[in-house]
Amino acid sequence: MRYWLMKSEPDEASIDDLANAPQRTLPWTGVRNYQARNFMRDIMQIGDGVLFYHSSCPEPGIAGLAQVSSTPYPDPTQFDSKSPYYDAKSTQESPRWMLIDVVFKKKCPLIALAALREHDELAEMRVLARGNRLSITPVTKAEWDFITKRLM
DNA sequence: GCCAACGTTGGC
DNA sequence: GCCAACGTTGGC
Repeated sequence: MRYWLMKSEPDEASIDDLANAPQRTLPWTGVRNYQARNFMRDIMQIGDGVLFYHSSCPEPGIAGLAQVSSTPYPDPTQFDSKSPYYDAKSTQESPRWMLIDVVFKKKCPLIALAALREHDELAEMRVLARGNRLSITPVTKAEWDFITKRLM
């Protein structure tokens, strides 16, 4: 059982979109970074905890909790020539991009990025590291416990 | 809109 | 394999 922080632009998929999706589940489409893909393909498992983070928006921060709810499978958007995530170099036989599904757990009052930075307990969080751009980052159990028990 | 940071591309 | 150029991310 591991813990993760996953960034989503709320314009594309917000915590409310996840809560209102069929089965409260969405496929995590559009990741086009190998390190993030490898997390989904190789390490993430059903039941892993997810901090759902809103990025590139007026109020960036943690907006709720979710869980990994599928094993890895090919991201369908890579085969869709009309999708912004289309990848002409990927094939059905050997898909380049894999994803997992995420299921809604709960929404919380936004824990702003600035608020996260105020806590020494979270100083080592990957998402807070200078220059971090990775859209999926591992979260330690201590960080998870602090955020879910003390900040929610 | 700016810009720092980082990943990817492609010429050599 | 190096590395400069370029594109993207994402907070501010």
